[in-house]
Amino acid sequence: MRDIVRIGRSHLATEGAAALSLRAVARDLGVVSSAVYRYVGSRDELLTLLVVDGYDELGDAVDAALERVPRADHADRMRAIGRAVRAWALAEPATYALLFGSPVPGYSAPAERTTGPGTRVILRLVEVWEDAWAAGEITLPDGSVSPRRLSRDLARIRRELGLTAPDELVARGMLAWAALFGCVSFELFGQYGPDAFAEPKDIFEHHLEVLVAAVGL
Amino acid sequence: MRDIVRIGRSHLATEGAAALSLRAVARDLGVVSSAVYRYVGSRDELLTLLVVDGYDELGDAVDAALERVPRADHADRMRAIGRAVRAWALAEPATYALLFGSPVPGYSAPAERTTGPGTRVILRLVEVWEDAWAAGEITLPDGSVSPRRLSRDLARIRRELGLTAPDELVARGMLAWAALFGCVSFELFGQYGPDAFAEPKDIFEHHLEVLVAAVGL
DNA sequence: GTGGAAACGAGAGCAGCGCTCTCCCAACAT
DNA sequence: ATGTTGGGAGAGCGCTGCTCTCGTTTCCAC
Repeated sequence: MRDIVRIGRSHLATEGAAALSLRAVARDLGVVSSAVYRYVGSRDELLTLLVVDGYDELGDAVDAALERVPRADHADRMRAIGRAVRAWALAEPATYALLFGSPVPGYSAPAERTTGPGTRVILRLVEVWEDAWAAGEITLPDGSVSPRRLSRDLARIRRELGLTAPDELVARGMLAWAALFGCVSFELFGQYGPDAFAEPKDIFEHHLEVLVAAVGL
Repeated sequence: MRDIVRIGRSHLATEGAAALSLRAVARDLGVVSSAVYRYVGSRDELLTLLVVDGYDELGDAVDAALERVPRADHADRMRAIGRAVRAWALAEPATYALLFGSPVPGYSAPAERTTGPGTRVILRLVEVWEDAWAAGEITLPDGSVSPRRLSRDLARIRRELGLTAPDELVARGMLAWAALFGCVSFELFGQYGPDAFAEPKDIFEHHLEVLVAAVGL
């Protein structure tokens, strides 16, 4: 069982998500394909296991990075999260693609099993921003966001997460979040063009600074 | 031949990229599978055709949107591009996923056939920013970007595209570009969480404004 | 100890897939 | 009339996900 996930991960890393074959996993396990079905039920369920596994590993990577940054240095904490996401994505491109790339056709991860581990990164980010806001270190134009419909949605999100940060920060946080993953995806999937940057880390660091500033830090 | 691409597109829309089957296309075409191989050579080649097709359609959508905005209104031109990308992505989610999602395993689009149409959107964006810069409507902190290594890369990009805009604008433009697609991908692939927003267009508009400001417009 | 239940792997099999090969046939050129 | 070419048909190979049956092993209650 553990072995199935382990071998599945190695296949994911070497072959990619859609090429992940239950039969091949069984072969590597030295067992016939039907035996694997005792444990996983279907290829989609194996994918779900790998998705949860991936989210957890990414969450662990982010947590580990945060432990090395003083709690009061909010900007650096945000940078650490960004760098951890990028580093993990570069280390596990296939798993990253499974989590944040286009969904595998015909497969949609069951929300009840993936939303928990899947929200660890954004929750950490929200935590950083909320801390910074409480410490008075965020400078943003005040005034409520428009339209009111959006303001209502943001208020609900604030309430669900127990935040005191204002609408504008929540909204900009979501942008920073999406932008962060956009940058990582562009770099990883080669959208910048081949060899656009000798050292992609440089442009990422630049982008990270702009995003830190965009949330008022 | 044309029919193959047409049916391929409809399968892409209904079944998704990895479920795209040459045999199924042949069936819909009322022909045996081997007959299709006279025209496309392989499934990957069909994917390439669809990729080029998709880039072209997205490029057309962006161009059409730009035609309705006065050339001098640079901020609105940037907004129009963003909205056109989002609208097209929502209209053609499967094709968008094929172009900007995780790569289909074992398949990588041949650069020589996709880089041309694949760069239409970013070229349009660059055009807008360059125009705005030339018109003196961009306000950015001056000073060169660091490290020098990044500055060199950006200088090369500026030269290749014949730009007069400074490093900082080029770098921020790339961020805005990646962020735009990050936002669209997050919305399309449901990363925001289910039903986070009653009207996703609202948050997108907010993000778009932040990005317009981020490039100094 | 023994009998039954549960767990587990093997193997065959079905339908679908990408892709290749051979064959056949019609249209066209010489 | 003959040869060349283009294009579809069909069989076939090995792969896939998945299901079914069957035999074996293990373990637990009595």
